[in-house]
Amino acid sequence: MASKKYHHGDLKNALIQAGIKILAKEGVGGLSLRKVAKKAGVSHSAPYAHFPDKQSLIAAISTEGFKQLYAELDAAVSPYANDPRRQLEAGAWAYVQFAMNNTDTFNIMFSGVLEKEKDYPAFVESSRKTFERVVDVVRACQDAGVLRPAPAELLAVSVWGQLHGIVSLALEGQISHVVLDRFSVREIVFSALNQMVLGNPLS
Amino acid sequence: MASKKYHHGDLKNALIQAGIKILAKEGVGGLSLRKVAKKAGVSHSAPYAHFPDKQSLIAAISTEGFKQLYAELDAAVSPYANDPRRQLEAGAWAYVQFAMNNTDTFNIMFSGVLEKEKDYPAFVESSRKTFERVVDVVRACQDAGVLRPAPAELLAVSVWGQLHGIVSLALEGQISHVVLDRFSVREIVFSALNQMVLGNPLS
DNA sequence: ACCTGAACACCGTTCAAGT
DNA sequence: ACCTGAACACCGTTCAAGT
Repeated sequence: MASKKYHHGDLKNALIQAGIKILAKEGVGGLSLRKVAKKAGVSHSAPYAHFPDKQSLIAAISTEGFKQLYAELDAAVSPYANDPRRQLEAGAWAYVQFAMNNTDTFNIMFSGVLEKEKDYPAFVESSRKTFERVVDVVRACQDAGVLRPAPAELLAVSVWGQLHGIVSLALEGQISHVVLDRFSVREIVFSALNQMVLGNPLS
Repeated sequence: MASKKYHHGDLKNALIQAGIKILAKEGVGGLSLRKVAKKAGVSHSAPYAHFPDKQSLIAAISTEGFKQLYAELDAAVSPYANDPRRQLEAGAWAYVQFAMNNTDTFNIMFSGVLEKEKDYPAFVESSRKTFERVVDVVRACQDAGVLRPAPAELLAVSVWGQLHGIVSLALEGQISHVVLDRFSVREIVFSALNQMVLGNPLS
C-alpha cells in the first residue's frame, strides 16, 4: 500500500490538515481551496482528485472537528464514571473549551458554512456519535436523580442547546458587558447548568 | 433635502434592501457586493461611495435584522403586559420564529460572518437594545415569581442562550431525528423554557 | 490513479475620470 | 458628492494533457 508516490501518498489527509491550520490562522473567510493546495505543496487543481468541491473539504474538516470534540468530551467525562453530576459539569466545560479554543473549526461545524450537511455521511455520523455521548451522560444523571425525568434525548437537546447557545453568544461578542464585567464565561455556563440540576436550592 | 439625484437618492438603503433579498434567496454564500450593486442598478464600484467594504454592508444588514427582531419581539410581548409568564413564552417563540423565517439574516447576525462587530456602533447598539428587551421580560418574570431570583442580566443570558442554542442546532440540522420524530421545535423550545420556570412540577 | 497548467466566470477593492 | 469603467489580485471549477 505504501509505495512510490507523487507527493506524499496521502494528499487527502494533508489537505485536511492544511485546511485546519489555515482555518485556525486566518479564519473562515481566509480559507480557500487554492491556499490549502499551496500549503500542501500541490497545484490548485490537485484537491479535485480527492474532493469534488470546496464544500466537501469543509465537510471533512468539520468531521475531524467532531472527532476531536468527541475525544475531548469523552476524556473529560470518563474519569467520573460513578459521579454523574461531575460528568455533566466536566463534559459541559469540555464543550465550552473546545468552542473557545477552536473558534473557527467550531464555526464551520455549527454555523451554516456547510450547506448541505446531510449529503456528507461521515459528518452526520460523527456528529450523531457526539450527541449520543451527551445522551449517555444525561441518562446517567437522570438515573442518579441529578436531572429530571424526561425523554433523555429531549433533555440532552435542552442541555446541549443551553451550552451551545451561551458559548455561541459569547464567541460572537453578544454577551452584554454588564454581565461580562461581573461574571466569567465559566460562571455563566455553570449558573445556567446548575439551574437544570434537581435539588438545587434555587430550582 | 430631496432633489434631483443620480439614481434614487437613497442608494445606501437600496443596497441594504437588495442585500437582504439576495441573502434570503441565495444564502450567505451567494451574497456578493457585485450582485448587490447590480440588483440596485448601479455599477459594481458604486457601493464603495456608501460602504467602505463588504463587511460594512453586512453590518448594516445585520443591524436591520436586529431592528426587525426587536420589533417582532416587542410586538409579541407587549399584549401581555400584566402576564409575565405569557410574555416570556410569546417572546421566546417570536425569537425562534424570527430565526426560522429569516435563516440567513439570523446567520449573518450571529454566526461569525461579521468579523469585527465591535467596529460597527449601530450594530452594537441595535443588539444591545434587543438584549435589554429580554432583560425587561426576565425582570418582570422575577418580580412575579415566575423566574428565580438572580442578577436579571445573568438570567437573561441563560434564557436567551437556551433559545439561541436550540434554534441554532435546529437550523443546522443537528437535532437528532430521534427527537425530531417525536417533538416539534416548538415543543423542544417550550420544554426547555418550562424547565426554567419556578413552581413547575418538574423543577 | 494522481497531478499539472491554461482557461473561464466570478469575486473584493482601488483609482483615475466624469457629472 | 455620487457614480462609472478599467485594472489587479484573488477565487472555485473544468478540462485536456502528462506520468
